[in-house]
Amino acid sequence: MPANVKKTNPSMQDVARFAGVSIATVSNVINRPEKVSAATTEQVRAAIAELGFVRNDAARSLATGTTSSIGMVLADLDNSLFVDMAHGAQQGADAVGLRLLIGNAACDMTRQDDYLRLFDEARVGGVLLSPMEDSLAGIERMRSHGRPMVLLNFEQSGADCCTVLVDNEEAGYVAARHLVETGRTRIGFVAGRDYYQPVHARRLGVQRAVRETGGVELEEIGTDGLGFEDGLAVAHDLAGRAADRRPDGIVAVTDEIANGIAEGLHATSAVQVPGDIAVVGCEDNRSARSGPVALTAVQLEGAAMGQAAAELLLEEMKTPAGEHRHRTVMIRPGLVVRASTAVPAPQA
Amino acid sequence: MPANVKKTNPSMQDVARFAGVSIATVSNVINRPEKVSAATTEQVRAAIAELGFVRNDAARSLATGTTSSIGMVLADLDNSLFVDMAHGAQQGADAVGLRLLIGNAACDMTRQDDYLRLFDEARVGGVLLSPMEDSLAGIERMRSHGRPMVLLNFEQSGADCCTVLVDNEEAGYVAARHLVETGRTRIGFVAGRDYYQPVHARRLGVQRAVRETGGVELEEIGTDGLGFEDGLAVAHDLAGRAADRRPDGIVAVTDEIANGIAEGLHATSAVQVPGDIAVVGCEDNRSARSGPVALTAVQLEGAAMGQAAAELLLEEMKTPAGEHRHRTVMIRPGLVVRASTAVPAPQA
DNA sequence: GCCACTGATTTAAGCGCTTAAATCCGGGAC
DNA sequence: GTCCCGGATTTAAGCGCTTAAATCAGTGGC
Repeated sequence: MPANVKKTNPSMQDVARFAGVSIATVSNVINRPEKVSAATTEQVRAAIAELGFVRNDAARSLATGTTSSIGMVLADLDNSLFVDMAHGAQQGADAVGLRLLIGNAACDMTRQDDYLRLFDEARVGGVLLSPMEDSLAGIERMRSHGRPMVLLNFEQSGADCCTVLVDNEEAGYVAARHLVETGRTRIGFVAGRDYYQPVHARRLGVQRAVRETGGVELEEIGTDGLGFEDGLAVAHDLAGRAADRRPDGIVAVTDEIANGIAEGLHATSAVQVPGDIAVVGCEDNRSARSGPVALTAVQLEGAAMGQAAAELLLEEMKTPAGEHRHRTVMIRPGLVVRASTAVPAPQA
Repeated sequence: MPANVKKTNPSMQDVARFAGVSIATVSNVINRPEKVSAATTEQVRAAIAELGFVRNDAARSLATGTTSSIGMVLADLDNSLFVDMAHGAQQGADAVGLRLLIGNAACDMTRQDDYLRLFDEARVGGVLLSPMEDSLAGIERMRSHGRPMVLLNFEQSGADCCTVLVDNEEAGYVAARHLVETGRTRIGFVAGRDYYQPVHARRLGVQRAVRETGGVELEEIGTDGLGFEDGLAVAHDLAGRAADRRPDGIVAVTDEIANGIAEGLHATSAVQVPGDIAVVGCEDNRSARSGPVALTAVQLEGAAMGQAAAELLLEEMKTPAGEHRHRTVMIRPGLVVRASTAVPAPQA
């Protein structure tokens, strides 16, 4: 219908005029229909449809001082963990009729900051942030403006916010425990440097699992980084050892490392996964490079984190300022068992 | 500094009072600093910092009738193609200083509609939409409100919008061509039903490639659906045939099917991939189930699509209403060669 | 000393919506 | 016939910002 295209966005005023009522009545039809007689409602509805009226949200939120949306700034949408968080948050928001707006920082600190500022200026009801390293400045800015905010997956020291974390100590524990329970007795923990927070926690968890169990040894195998290449290097080392001098089960601190190890061992074909060595990863990241063997991994439960975060945020949003007590929620990781830790078949 | 938390969001009025100037001067300091003397600017800046003032975007956009953001509604963030599109769009938006807000429909039509409505009410500058089947109603609503909009990856018949599509005919052609060039002579095209738009186009492309080449046969192998299971079924069929009665190269219309075929053949181990049969997928979807062999696949170039879409949108946004001519941009797919189409080694 | 002129600042009129308070109007109740 | 009442509708006062137009100094020219 290109013939009767509306030139300009009609306002409530236009609708009111068209329907022969006052602007307040139009507003009432939209917001409190029970206050308006049936006949009038009908007329106004017709006018709205006829004119193609769309309520101007800027004016609305200016007048009411509220918004119906919350913002979420994600560190990296390429990483499926964050996509899962978005899902969870969306679910949480949906439940109370809030709309979730997503900004993807794409690992760019400037962009993270831009989005925070945008949401701040847009006066969203609150913000969910999966911060990148050292986001304190941006966080404090939001806080000082009194905007509710929840941090996801990162413990920003000094930040005065509710936080949702995955229990990384538990993640390490679960991974190691799984190996022990499937009969492995020489556990290897492959870990990058400790100064990346979660690595440290996972190490602790693995140690605890080993300590709790009799007759199991633990070897810690260091790497330079946390990537696929580092896993390959470890595989190379392992393949060169005598059979009785290498672990029979490995907890890799990331999926990338785990895949690197599996790939490296697969290539030499001297050592079988899971026959000779079982491998567990620690992130269950869909986007992790897919290896030659389906990887058993600890699930970081992104959706659960997102949902918990949304709930914390809503809680803070509806608590009168000043009365809110920040909380930290720990999400317990799960375990997804796949081929890389299958119990060796008898005849193998 | 919990001691001097600001109770309420300070307004420009507050800043003006604090700095001892008029509200217009504050506005000028923010928007046209060149109009204000250095000394005044300094005072106002100080007041802004001291009070923690944040410009209220609702008021601003109400007063100016403009926004600095565009919206993007994605069918499914779990699918990496859409994530790529988001990246591309973001890049396009960044280039002109617009902010990109993302809504994830998560395959839910209602949610897609909610987001469209939200963006409409928020008066965003324009909307990018990767529509789900039959989104005509929502699209028309936006269009009739005069909101610029670009469709991605789906040709909605009857929609009066710019559109960015991947050239699916070309995708089929590229895939088949690759097989032929690596020496395969009996091509199989594994395809679900034709009524899913891209399937049809890809079929045409494969046919063209075969037609263009002498000495190559084409066999079309139908499936019920487009998933992993369907691929498994095809593998089963193939494995049961005599060696000279089966294709030596397969174009699967989706990655899922391709992975199913590879997995199924791998399991029987009677037929080798790529030794006996090379397999090409058609989406290069990172989230596709990872198979036993790294899959050669046609790249749908999500990022390029996103960027092209953003550019079309910006073009429409700055063209005076009525003068805009809609365009459709076809993105040419690329090819990512991996193990599943490696040329058989001589000794194998 | 008066004036036109320039640059800095202020005034004031909205932008489109919400909402408390005021107004209207048609029935009973008396 | 007069009052009062309650539901329906309208009036009017903002919400916080932008911006064109008006005001207000100083300056230098004469």
